[in-house]
Amino acid sequence: MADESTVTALPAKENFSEWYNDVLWRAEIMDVRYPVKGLYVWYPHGFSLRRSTYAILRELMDREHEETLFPLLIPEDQFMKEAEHIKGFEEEVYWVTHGGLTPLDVKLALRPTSETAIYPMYALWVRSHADLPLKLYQIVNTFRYETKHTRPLIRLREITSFKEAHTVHATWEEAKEQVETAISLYSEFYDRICVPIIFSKRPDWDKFPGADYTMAADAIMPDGRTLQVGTCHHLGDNFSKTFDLSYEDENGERKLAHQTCYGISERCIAAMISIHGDDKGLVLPPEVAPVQVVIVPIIMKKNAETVIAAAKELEKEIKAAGLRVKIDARELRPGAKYYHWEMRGVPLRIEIGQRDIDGGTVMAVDRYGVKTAVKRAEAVAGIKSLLEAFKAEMKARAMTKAVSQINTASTIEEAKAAVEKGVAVVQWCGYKECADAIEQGLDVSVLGSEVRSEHIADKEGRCIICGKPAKPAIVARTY
RNA sequence: GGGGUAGUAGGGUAGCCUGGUCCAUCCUAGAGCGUUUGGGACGCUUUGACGGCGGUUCAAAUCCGCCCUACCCCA
Repeated sequence: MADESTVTALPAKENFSEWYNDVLWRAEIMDVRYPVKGLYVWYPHGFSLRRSTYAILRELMDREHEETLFPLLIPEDQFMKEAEHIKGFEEEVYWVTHGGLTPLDVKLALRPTSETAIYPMYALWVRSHADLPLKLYQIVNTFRYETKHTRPLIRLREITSFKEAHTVHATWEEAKEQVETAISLYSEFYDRICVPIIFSKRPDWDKFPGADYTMAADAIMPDGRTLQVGTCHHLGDNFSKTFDLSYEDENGERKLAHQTCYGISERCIAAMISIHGDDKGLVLPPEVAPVQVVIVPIIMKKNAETVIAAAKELEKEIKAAGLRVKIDARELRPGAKYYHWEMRGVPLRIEIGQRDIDGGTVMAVDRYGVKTAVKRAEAVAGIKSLLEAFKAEMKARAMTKAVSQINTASTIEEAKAAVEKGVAVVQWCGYKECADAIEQGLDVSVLGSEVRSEHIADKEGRCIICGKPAKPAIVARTY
């Protein structure tokens, strides 16, 4: 389908941009050749990765949310109700203006996000305090007319995998608690896919249009730029005012509800691919890898049947244990198969040949190249524990890398050096003038304050610009 | 937002300046046959492309215009 050249290597990961583009099609994640800018095609292999990754998200959300599905089209009058919100999106909305040849009386927006689709319905659904809290989520596509460079999985005109949750609460405090819950759910999600993230509170001018405040998760990419991979918004009663979303409390009084919304898109997969991948291709956490174990039979002409039979028997056992396993019995040299599956990020390869059959073992090789001989009789248990260990190793490597990319800076010069590697931690007073001064000429953004990271100490100091009392903020070049 | 460069088989390229020798080069991939197989095998046979529309010309991959797309640089 997208058979990678068997001779040419991937561009080295140091050339991150080239590496990223190449690995996406060679590992059969996305095909970028669809003839509309900013829209890309998921290969089945990529889609399978998406599906297992989103299965984790669903599992986490399902603990206390219900899944739902709202329409893609939003009538113009409804979309235009919330002033702040419109201002934030007006430049990037796609409009449906015709039904066939007939102009529509009311234009229809392709959702850039679903607040204005969902909240009018919420207003109908919520009548009393007994209906609260309401916590729903959906996984949908959204559209934004991006004008800057589009990139597969990172900057899209059609986001194909937007998991958005929308909650309604009685009080502002309860909504705040929900934002904290969202943060912990997302932290758990990124921990499961071994991607270190940093949560911080976005500056006021960067919050979601219509929100009281926004907490966002950033991952650090290999080139040191950060990718925003999740957002949690406290909407206060801003939208409930607009959409008349109110409830009757215990005393029979009508009160405005308070809301939150939080989302994650396929950028989570971009981060996972980018942070773990290496010069040979993808490295995937076992839990989400489309193929978790590949069996490569070492076939000689004379013993082909014996070896294939042994491989099939092993496959049956591994499959029965609930793992995604595949035999590669193609007419290729074994080495070619190793490269093939390494490109696709298979965590564990099992080699089985005459030597193994005779010795009652199989050879297991993980994606980092670590070889372990496993007794054939204990193959399944051995494989499971190797996959566990592999996941732990992935997490450890990603964490070590992330820590090396986070550096504290007490002067602008130090900040300049720090953002070359990744995130600079600086003291910032919270005022826009000082943020502007930090950003000026550095091609960086002040991502946020109230930083949540075990690697960033929450100690007060003096603003790096004005010297007033300040707290740590994170600064980086961004995607 | 401004500027630049480029679009040739599935992927990567030569040819373009100086129109004809191009029913288009090479590598890779795909198909077929045979020999191979513990880290990217080899031989033979074979399939497959000038981004789109228009113009100039006896003749266009090549020159001109517009459109679409991609990449790079600057703000």
